[in-house]
Amino acid sequence: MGLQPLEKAKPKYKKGLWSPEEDNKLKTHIVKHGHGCWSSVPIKAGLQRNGKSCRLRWINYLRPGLKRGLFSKQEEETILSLHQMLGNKWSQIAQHLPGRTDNEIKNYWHSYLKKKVMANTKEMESHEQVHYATSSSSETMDSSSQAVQNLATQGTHNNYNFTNEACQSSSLPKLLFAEWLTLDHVQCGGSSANSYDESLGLKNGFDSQISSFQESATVNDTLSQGPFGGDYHNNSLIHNSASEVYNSQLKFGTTMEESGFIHCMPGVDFSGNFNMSNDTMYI
DNA sequence: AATCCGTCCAACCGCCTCGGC
DNA sequence: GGCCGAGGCGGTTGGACGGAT
Repeated sequence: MGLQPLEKAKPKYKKGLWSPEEDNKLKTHIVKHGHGCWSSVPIKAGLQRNGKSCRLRWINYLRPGLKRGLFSKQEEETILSLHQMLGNKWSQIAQHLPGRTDNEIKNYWHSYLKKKVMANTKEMESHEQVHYATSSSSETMDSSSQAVQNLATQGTHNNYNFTNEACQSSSLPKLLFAEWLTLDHVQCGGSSANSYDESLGLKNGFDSQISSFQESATVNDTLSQGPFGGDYHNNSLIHNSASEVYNSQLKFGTTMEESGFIHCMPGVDFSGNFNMSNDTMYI
């Protein structure tokens, strides 16, 4: 009975919802040191959680640049179209929706879009039955094909060429700063950035830090004049081709560099670490 | 006012892949 | 080549919440 001598003592991890204190600890730790090895994060941050839990919490909730709140019509259509192409590859779909997490998209699909698609399919089926009853034609496509075609048509209306550019963009390098600074955080003095927080009565520290970050003149100038100042506000991933967005991101990086913004923290790895202090975000 | 029920979403779980040893 | 740990992903669960009865 009891523990075998060689048996590893499994640490008792806390489960369930995260408290604001835990969020703060995790946030502070990652902001200061980056996440590095996730399994060591809870130890260093003084949390009773496992690394996976920390990672998930960061990715799905604490990470800067997350766009919260309702999905736009365009985002919805993007998900529908990509789901037709990729299936339940939520992480890949999420790559095409800046500021959205795979978990969020998955939840949205299961709670709303799936039903919508099924309803559409049923409607198609009933139409089809009527069609069969009134026509002897055997050229009617099956309902699922019809649904696919419908969605494809919707996709075309979005001027989004999924068959080429979306696929190509899946091989794009990971989003850099743009991944953090999605339109909500880029908008200058816009109300949408805080609408979610306000509507939910939330105002977590990080977002307020981000808000302060937005208010930084240098950044504001950079962002409002940069490639994200215009179309990106309206989800340029949909309006523009993926390659354009990719170029925008590169241009954005250049602009940031030109403005001296990046030079705030020379030598810091742009892809992984960042630091925030005194209401200013350094990369 | 109470409780029932459906929905939403944060978080967990298990599996897979990859890299280091 | 096998083992192990870490990271990533998709499926699922459970609790909070709001509307209906």
